[in-house]
Amino acid sequence: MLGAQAVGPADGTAFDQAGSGDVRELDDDAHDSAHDSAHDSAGQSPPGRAAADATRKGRPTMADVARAAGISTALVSIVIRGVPGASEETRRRVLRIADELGYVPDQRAQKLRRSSSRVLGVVFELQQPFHGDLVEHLYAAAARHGYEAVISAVAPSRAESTAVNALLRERCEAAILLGSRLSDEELERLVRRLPTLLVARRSGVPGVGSVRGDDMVGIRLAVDHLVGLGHRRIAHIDGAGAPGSSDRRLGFLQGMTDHGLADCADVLAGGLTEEAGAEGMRYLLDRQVEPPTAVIAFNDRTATGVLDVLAHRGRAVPGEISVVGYDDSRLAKMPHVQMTTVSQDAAGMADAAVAAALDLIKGGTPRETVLTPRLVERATTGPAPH
Amino acid sequence: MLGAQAVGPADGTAFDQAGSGDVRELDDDAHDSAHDSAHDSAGQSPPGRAAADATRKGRPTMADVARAAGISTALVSIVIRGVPGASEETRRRVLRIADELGYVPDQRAQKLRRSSSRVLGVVFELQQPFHGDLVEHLYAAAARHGYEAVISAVAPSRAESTAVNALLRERCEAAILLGSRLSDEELERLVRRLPTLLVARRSGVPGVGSVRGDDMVGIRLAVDHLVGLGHRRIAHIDGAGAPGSSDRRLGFLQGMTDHGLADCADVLAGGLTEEAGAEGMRYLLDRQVEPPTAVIAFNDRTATGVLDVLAHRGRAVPGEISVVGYDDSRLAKMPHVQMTTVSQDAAGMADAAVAAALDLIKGGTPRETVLTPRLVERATTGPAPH
DNA sequence: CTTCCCGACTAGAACGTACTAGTCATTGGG
DNA sequence: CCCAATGACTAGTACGTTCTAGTCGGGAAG
Repeated sequence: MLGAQAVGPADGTAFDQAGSGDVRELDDDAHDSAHDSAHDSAGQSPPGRAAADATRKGRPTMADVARAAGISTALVSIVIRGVPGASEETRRRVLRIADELGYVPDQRAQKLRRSSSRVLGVVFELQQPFHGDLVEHLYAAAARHGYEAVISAVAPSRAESTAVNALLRERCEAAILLGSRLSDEELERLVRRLPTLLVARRSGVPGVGSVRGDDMVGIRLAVDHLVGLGHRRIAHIDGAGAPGSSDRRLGFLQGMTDHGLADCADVLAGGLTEEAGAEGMRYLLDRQVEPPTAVIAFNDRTATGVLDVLAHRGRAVPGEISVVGYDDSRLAKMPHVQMTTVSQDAAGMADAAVAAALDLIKGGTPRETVLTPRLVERATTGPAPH
Repeated sequence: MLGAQAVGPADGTAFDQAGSGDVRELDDDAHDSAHDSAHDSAGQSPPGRAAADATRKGRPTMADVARAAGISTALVSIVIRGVPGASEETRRRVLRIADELGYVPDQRAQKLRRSSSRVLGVVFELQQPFHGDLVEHLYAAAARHGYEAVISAVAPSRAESTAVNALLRERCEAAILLGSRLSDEELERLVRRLPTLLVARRSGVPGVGSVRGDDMVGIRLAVDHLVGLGHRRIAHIDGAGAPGSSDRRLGFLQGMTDHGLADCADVLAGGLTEEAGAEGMRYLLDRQVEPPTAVIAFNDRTATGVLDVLAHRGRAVPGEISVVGYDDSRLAKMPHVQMTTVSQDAAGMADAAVAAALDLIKGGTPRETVLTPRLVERATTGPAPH
């Protein structure tokens, strides 16, 4: 499905000797064997020392390779990049020498020189499984377009603005923010410096693009599914102030209303964590005269908390209560969980995000791409009881 | 506990105008006030256009600032870096102009120029909560030493060698690998190019440092704890081939033997995922004549799978079965889980890792730092039944 | 024998910053 | 009244690449 990037022409375990890893595919065999023999013959110092030596004062540069090969740096550059302009013989020789010397192209200099850095910045949240899925696909999607993804994490002790600043200094060509919580003013400041793309969040700021699932539709899929199973009393544990939560809340209420179930709809303040879901579910079980027969959680993490509480209370899922998550992240797919959830299609979203970002870089007008989510029926939903 | 980096001298919401954010601390007040006023007065074009303009052909450079201020780039450099050598008046003026122009120092050029890039590379696994914890603390620890952490993720579709290559090209000064699965040969190749530090894994390769918890001791803490609570039949669901798993397996068996319970010890092949734990627990419940009264899982994720199965089967925890995890990651701390676990102290480990990496960079001899883990008693362990 | 082209190669100028070694006033001590 | 010291500033080089505009030889076409 994604191929092409992870296992390169080499054997997949070797580290780059030279080149960007995706350009050359010429002569890795000769190259590798040359390396091994060189390895033995070059060793006049024990491995411990060798390591220290290589690291001591700067790593070998193109000039070192050129000198060793008795040619110009320009020619070395040609060989390393794998572009035409060098004879087959020279090419082989340079590659061998580069390997012997342990030369690795300096990305800082490459990026500085190349007009475009070919780098996309990605800001994500460290502990959100769905973000993990997205990041993984973003790496692949970027690589497919010849771009590199550099990631910068947000965590309780690392503010989003800190993460963004790191990317800004990195001189990436665009920023892709996953589920960003930046204010409109902050986004305005940012987009003035860098093409900016929001993922899984609606953009209120002109100039800022957005790729997101249709949250209203997504929640309605869940509502329709549950109503179709005979459920009437359905609760929604929402995402508090998180991006997308108001859409989902609205979609839920509208969906219920359209089914004539406005009175049976219940919305609880939740959050993005397991604990928020657990708290919400506990409240529903303990404080309500008649608990709902189905719960739609803001996301899979929240739903996991809901499921935990139900399991501990001995409530059968889906026998007594059905549960629907959102995102179709790793959590929902786990074999012992099998959560019914609304899929945001991480791979498709990543593709769309990279495409949109590249369009922004090329000067395209910022657009809002809305993907249609899809319901994934698994084992946590079933017919309403009695 | 970590301070100093997340909430900087600025208001925490603004993006960097200039400076590396951690070197200067001289005149941030003047800087900021100048900044605000500049912000209002500079707007002669609408935000939409401004964005396009700023991005069109390269961002402003030091030379642009220098030209606008009628001074040399060298002086601008002095001001931006906050080093002595410019008058207070010039300093203020340059800072204001830099802000107006939206100047952000180019990290590529900075790193290229500075002999040391002041960057630590970190390779982590996207979907491991404990890695998430470590990364968060590594950011902070690196910042405390004036270093920047750049992270590169490993995922099912992104091999560890790919992640490492990305860092190699980034020219970081050292690589910190979390729970690496690289083979000894691969590590040997790597350490020849870059000081390398393993976290949460024993290093078998000379030249490669390591910071890890004492896994034998950690598991014995768990065993002692459970035996002290009267448990005799204890199972260990291990980490299959994961780093540390053989130590933990050994520690478990040795601990049980020392308590004269060698016959009651049971080791199951597990893994690092919830599913591995669930499968192991299901096996213990279904296939064994007398299931154990306590389970020690390889890590918190594995333990989570165990707990899920127990909850679904209606087995009381810790009433019937006690469960111990490992890592004290986010999963163990969740209020509705309250898992008893062996803490690896992510913060301490991150500190030690950064310190060790910096030592390696300075040419120190690679060492193995072993931290003593600590048992965190929470709600998933209790006295053995009857 | 020219002329032209083509492949293999090179010189040298960027890229944006940091930093060394200055210059040029001004001050202050002798 | 000169010399050294100080503060504010600048020229110019280096960092390791990429890339433009070549040079140089030699074979094919005229």
